Amino acid sequence: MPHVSVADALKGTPGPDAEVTVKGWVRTRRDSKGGFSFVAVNDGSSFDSVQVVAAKELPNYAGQVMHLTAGCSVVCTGKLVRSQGKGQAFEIQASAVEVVGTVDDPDTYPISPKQHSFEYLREVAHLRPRTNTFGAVARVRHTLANAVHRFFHENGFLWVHTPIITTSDAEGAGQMFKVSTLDAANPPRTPSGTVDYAKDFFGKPASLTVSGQLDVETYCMALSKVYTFGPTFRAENSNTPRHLAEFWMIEPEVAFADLAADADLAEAFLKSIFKTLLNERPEDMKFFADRIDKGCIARLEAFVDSSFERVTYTDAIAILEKAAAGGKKFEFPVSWGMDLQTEHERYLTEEHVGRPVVVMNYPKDIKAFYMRLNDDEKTVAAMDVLAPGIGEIIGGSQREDRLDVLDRRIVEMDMDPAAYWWYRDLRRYGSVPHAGFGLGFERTIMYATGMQNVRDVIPFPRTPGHAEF
RNA sequence: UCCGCAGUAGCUCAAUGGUAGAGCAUCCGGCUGUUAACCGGAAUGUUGUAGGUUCGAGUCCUACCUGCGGAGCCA
Repeated sequence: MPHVSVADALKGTPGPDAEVTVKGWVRTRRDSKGGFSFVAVNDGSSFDSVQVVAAKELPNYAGQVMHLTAGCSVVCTGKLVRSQGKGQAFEIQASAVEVVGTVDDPDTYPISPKQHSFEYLREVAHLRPRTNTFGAVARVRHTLANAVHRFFHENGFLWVHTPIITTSDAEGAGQMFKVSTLDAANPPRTPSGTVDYAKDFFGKPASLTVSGQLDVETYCMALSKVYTFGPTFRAENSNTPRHLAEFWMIEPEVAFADLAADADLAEAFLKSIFKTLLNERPEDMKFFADRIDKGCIARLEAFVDSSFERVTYTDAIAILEKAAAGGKKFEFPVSWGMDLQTEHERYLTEEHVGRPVVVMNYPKDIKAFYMRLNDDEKTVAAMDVLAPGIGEIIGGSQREDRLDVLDRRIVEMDMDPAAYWWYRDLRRYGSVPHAGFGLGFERTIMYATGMQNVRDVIPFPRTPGHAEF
């Protein structure tokens, strides 16, 4: 019998009255003393489960089918027919229900068919993909990841696998996790008593990457349009619904591009992946709209349809100052030179513009060393994309391509030029203007689904004190 | 890391300082082409941990642990 996915069975793809086999896990069982049971079987291929009608004539009906509980794994074979009941177009009239795996102790099976709190489900993260919400999150996460690759592929970008382990100095992006094979209790020492990293695996201190940007710039300076999409690590003691110690980041980099082109790319990119999501996961998105965040579909549709406003940082400050003068209350006072707080970002995108806005040309003192210094010598060619409902969703910049200016900035920021010798080489050998941006993948999923906690949009969240599973 | 709130049955939650309960899940029975079905019954507890106050503590106090929210850091 051909094995079909639950998704295909529900759509009736194999055709009416086809003999099919579905394989999956029981969600619920409802009995009829008319002599049959309804078994909802889900295999993750779709949000909905398929209804398997199992009659008492089955040899294992009383012995096994009647004892099926949530979580049991089954292989069900039978005829795919139009359903007599409401709620599904097709169902399976079973000729055989093979119980592959039973549930050890149904009394304590952690995933009962009733609603659970997300906090509780994090404690059983190995079983939570069996719930409606986490199945939907997994499918949306996959679809968005796939849409990211498709967008870049179709636009001539190459996916570059930048290293996870790095010996580069931190570029100011945060605390790094150390990677070492030294005996922590008794490390080799130099004569002066410090740990002798020359004897470590890599011969020098190594860490997990906080960003692939510097590495991907090297490939950009040869292959023109490139991107990274992989895990990144921050050893910050952040305990918020928006931070993870291990998260996935998307970082494109384009040669012969300036800040305006970078903003255009960010706009086209976000619209593309959200459009793909709306097109390809309507059932899951309907679930999020029904149960998680009522406005999530309308928000994405508006996002896809609206053009992004562009405004300079200096103009943004003027707008905020005017708003404050007009009676708008901000917790943090507005002045040129400060970094925009969440409340400011939200005012700009939600109240002032009412759609996504790109803020460009920030003061150099609040941005990273590699961002291109503008002619005014006060600002750098940096941009943030702000979106209604979330604030900053993308941060990017045109990179400093002039060696002398880059060196000046490195020294200004009290960093060691020698440590960036290969990054500087890019400016010595055929340097070109180039630009890129970074996007936190989990935050993108949160924005799309309305899920409120970043720990619930990644399969196994890593946060301070937590690396279970 | 700082501030605040919370921790009671497998899950979600009740319980004036005075006998620890309900719904769901589970098990048994009934009923029905059922739809997170419905009806009846049963079983289910070191009230986060350790101290303290009290005749008596789930309830009040202290410390710790854990979770959540906010802030900072940021993606």
